Amino acid sequence: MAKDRKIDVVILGLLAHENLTGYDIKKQIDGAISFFWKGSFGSIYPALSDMEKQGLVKRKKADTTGGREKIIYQITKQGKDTLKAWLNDEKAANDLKYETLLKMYFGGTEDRSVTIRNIEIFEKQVKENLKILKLYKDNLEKVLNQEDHIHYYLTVTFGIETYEANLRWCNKAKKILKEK
Amino acid sequence: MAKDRKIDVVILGLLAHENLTGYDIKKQIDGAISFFWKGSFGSIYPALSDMEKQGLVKRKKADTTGGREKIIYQITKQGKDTLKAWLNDEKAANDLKYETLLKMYFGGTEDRSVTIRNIEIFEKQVKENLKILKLYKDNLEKVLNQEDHIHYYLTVTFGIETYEANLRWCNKAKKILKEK
DNA sequence: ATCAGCATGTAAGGCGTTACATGATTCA
DNA sequence: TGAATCATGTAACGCCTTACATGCTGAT
Repeated sequence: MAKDRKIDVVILGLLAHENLTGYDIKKQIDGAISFFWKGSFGSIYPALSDMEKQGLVKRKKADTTGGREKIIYQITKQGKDTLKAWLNDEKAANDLKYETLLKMYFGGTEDRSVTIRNIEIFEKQVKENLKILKLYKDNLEKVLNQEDHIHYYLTVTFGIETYEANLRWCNKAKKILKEK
Repeated sequence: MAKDRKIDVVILGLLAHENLTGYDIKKQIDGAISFFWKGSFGSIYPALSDMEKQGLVKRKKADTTGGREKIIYQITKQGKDTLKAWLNDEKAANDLKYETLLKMYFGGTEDRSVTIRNIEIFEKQVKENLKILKLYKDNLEKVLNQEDHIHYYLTVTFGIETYEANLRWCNKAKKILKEK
């Protein structure tokens, strides 16, 4: 696995659950995962190639019936070991990059209405995300009997609790800025 | 300003408050800002060079008294306009990249103790960050008379509320994983 | 004397995005 | 017929980090 390329473990994690094509992987990443990790075709396909060379994944079958090639990938024993090692590694980079907070921090040079407007834009984004996450949560609650689903559920509740805290902050911040 | 290089507005934002050297800028970024944005010397110095060519910042004085050169930068009128335009721009990329959540999501293949351990590692990180942010908060509360400080204060409270929500989630998640 | 901190900068290289190229299938 | 979706891949390019190079100052 490439030294710092985390897309590899995302792919491995997904393939540990089921066999997938590169296209499928992209769709999954664009689902619940997108709230805390992103990935584009331009990173997924090259990663799959590399990982195949390294023996972490293999082509299950090139399904060519009826047209465009379709490569279904499967995780190998070595791939499972790599995933296991990563899950057991204490290091975990948790990075927040919030341009809204940057605008908050540097907002003192502008009129307060500008900062309030930026909070409102953020609030709208958060509310939309929250709505989607709550749908995921509702669906997952029905299938908590599977071990995988409990883990998905916990991830989703993390997002919900965080976003709800963000909304509470939005209200407080707007109030402070409108006072005084 | 470079199309997608946000370090430029960070520098501009800091210089709008006071004149600084590249070294000072790095120190400031490593302070309260580091919770939601990062920056290294390898990005700061080249950015300062570019921005000087573009007329966004200028050298106030090359202070060479007593040894090593020391370049103090000052924001220009054009730099202030650029900062203003960015603050008034609706677009704001808010990205979360939490490896801990990735490990949570894909933890279903391992024993639950592994996931619990990962939550505990995360919890420790969050508690440390929270401690630092609370110190910032206490100091800022004494100087809320300045407009800039109100903005710093709001940024810091965002971090505190978010981290506190994270801690509550840690407890719930551990409980769920230890049950059943 | 030596080490930490101050101070600026470059070089190599990795990671990732966007845009492009290609083409089939399905549905309106 | 044309648009959307399925499906794989490459190319260009930008951003950023890490490591390195250099050298002064002040404290122990």
